[in-house]
Amino acid sequence: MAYRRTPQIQARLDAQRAGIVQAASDLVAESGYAAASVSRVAARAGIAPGTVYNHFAGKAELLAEVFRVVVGNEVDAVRQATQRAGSAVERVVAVVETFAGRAMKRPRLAYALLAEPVDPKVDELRLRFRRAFTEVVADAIADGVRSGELPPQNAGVVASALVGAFGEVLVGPLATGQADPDTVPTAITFATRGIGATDATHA
Amino acid sequence: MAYRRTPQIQARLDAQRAGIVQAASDLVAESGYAAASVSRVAARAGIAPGTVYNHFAGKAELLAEVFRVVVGNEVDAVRQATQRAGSAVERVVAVVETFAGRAMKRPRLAYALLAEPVDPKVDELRLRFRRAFTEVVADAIADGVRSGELPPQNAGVVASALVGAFGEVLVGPLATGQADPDTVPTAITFATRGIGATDATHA
DNA sequence: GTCTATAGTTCGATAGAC
DNA sequence: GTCTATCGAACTATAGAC
Repeated sequence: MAYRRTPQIQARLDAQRAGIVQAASDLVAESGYAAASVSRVAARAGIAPGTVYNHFAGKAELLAEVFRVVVGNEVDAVRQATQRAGSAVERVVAVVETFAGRAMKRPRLAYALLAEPVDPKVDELRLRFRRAFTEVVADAIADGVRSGELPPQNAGVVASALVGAFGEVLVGPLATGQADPDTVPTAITFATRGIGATDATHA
Repeated sequence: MAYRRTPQIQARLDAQRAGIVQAASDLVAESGYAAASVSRVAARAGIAPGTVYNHFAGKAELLAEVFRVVVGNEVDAVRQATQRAGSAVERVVAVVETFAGRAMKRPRLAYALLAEPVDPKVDELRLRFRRAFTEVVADAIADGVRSGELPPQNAGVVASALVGAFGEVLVGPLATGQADPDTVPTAITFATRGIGATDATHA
């Protein structure tokens, strides 16, 4: 063996891999999955196209990794937002505001992650991460029911309804880039009413 | 010209094409898109695999056509259900019950159409047909607001929220085949409350 | 990482329609 | 007699197993 993978080499490879994912994320954030060709990703990462395949079995694997990393951060952000909030209603509102607020800051990226037709592997991840979001919301609903703040209801079903609603509400504005200014307030009112909160008005 | 496409031939070709779509639909309804290989579709339609390519440019085109035909029927069914109903609330309830009821009768098919990871071309159609469902619901909401039955709200945004909610609520049960018996009632209560109907109780 | 199996697609030959 | 639709085996690529 003339070559051993020393810690230094390993660190460089890890950094290279992270650079590839970052370059691909940036391209997706700018122009969607369609713009994230292997050659463009490689060019932005400062490497040769073939080097991408040292880290990923193919383009689909790379895009799946981008999805995992970016959406994983979104799930964390939403989870943390619910932990800062108090009542169940506040927690659900925090989910919408956090989710929508972050999406609107990088609309092209959000559209790509939420809806852009890409690859069955990414579809698979969409399903999985939707379940992760749903669990966060379901916890809030279940707590609210336990405390008596919300009427009795099937927390899992209602949580999936809310997650589906939030996602679908954002797809339109994100696709066109034209966000009706009362999209988020409407979603909040809808969600608040839907879970049976006693006061559904918003100044 | 020694050969012209006569009406008889054309009719036979049309029937053959329809037979291919039907065979593919049946396979998807039984075991999902994964079971709809070109050779199996051809076998069920009683033709050779190559003949499929006289009608469709490729497998993706065939699956897209299956989606168009089947989901087109679903949109029609939901639209007709809303036309039979009276008030806005009844129309929204009719959407859930029709949509969910038909889905539960052919759960494997419904899952395939709603969520099964397949091909970007089908993803594209999912987005398009979701907009069609949303328009039906938005009409009901807008009418309800106009008549004073519902509080003022952005009908388009609320309709997309409802469509997203209904779809997401069904994905779980359809994927597992285990439908929690109060899934649909929960969805109805959620939807009724969400649109601000005054009476959200259900016996 | 290699190998095998399977699935999508192509294409020359054949049969049948005009 | 010419043209077209169909067949089905061969090719190619991809994916899963070891």
